Amino acid sequence: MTDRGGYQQFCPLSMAAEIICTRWTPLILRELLCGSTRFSDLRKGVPRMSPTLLSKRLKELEEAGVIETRPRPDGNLDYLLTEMGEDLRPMIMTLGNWGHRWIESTVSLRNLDPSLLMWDMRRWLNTGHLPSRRCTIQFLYPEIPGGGRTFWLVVHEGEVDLCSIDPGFEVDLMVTADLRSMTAVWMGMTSLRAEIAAGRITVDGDAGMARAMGDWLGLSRFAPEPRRVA
Amino acid sequence: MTDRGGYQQFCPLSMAAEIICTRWTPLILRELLCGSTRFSDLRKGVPRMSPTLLSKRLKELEEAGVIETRPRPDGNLDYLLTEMGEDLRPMIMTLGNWGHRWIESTVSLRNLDPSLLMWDMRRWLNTGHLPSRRCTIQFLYPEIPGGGRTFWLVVHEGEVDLCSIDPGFEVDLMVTADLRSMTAVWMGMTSLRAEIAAGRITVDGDAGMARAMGDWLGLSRFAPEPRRVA
DNA sequence: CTGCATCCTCTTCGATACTG
DNA sequence: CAGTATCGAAGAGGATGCAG
Repeated sequence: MTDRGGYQQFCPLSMAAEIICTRWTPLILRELLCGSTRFSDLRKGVPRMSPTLLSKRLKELEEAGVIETRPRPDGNLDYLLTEMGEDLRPMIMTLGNWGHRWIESTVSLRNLDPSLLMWDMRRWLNTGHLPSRRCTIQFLYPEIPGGGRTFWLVVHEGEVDLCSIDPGFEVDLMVTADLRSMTAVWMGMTSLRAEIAAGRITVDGDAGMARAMGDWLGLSRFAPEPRRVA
Repeated sequence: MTDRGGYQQFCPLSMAAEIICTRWTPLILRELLCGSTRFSDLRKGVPRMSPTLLSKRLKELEEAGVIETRPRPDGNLDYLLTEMGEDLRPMIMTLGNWGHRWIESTVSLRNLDPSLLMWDMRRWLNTGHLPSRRCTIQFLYPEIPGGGRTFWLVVHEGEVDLCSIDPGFEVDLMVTADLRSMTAVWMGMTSLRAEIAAGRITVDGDAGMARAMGDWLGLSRFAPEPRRVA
């Protein structure tokens, strides 16, 4: 940050923007604030970012004091927010809530991505509203061609695993969904009930789990924000 | 934004970051939120940005619905925040306040710029604490070599003009300051009183105006935020 | 598998000059 | 004063390779 790259303004907004408002950085912060600490988990949240650039950004954030690294027992690194980094949560939420208020759903829903949706779903699943035994929920997006249309969420002792290849367990609940509808539900743009009624999402299997889907399916953290546009 | 440039995530944070977190954009928004509406005024707030890029960014913000343009009587354009754009104020303030809390003053104060400081000062001068007649305050930063070390703030009927060449009026008050000290005062990192006591800022001329300097000198909008670092 | 480094191509940015 | 055109330099993405 000698000359290029820096705005050369003493204003704190300028200094903050130099750290935070570079390409991909807000999304990396979102992942960290959502609890990801491993390089590979961070990558799942920003799948279109090259690992080289992710590595570079993490170093920059560490240099700025936003994160710190700690060796894990397995020999790899954990990337952890410092107090300075954790203090970015209100800013990230404010920006995301603004987006949710003002970005048209027709625009947001151009960027459908089942892996990303499932990864976020895994993160916020309310395991307390599922049976205490191990249970397996299969999601199928029939419109998606080839492999990659099927996902399994395996819940066991409060832990949730996302699989994109069949884990082999008996499936307790099978959700078949239009990807756009499932994403819209997740974003709070429509209701699960409405999409099921319209036949765009169907649920088969354990009746109790099916009935409680509105409870165990946590929505996006931005879904509660009231929208200002269609 | 077909493929490159976009994050391709439906998450509202991602959509918002595509619009807001591009190079220079937060600073342009700061200027707009502070009330600048003309191209030339916006440039004064981001003097190191090329006019080409400023023009491009303004078009992008208009396309996104954050600003709109309106023809002025003089034939040029006014750039005005829409409701969507005005709604970014909390986010920009949150980010700036974060910067003020966490960025070390030694880092911020590497980016001294007297023009920028004076431009911001002009913006927030409390004219109500100055005599109602026209008055002229001269600022001198002796350390700065060559021209560009002297500025005049001319206050007349509630309007403030910033001049970098002598407007020719009689000077009512003369402020001689170390640029770093004046900037630190402006940012709320130290007090005017302390810097005057230390001899790093001196004030000569109209005794009433000198005494009231703490009142008419509005500080940065971020100055009130309590700092977490030195 | 994790966490990069390297090489290459394409896009974006900055500096300067220029036009209505 | 309010922007636009041009061009070289830096940055970002993709593919590949590699050490632990």
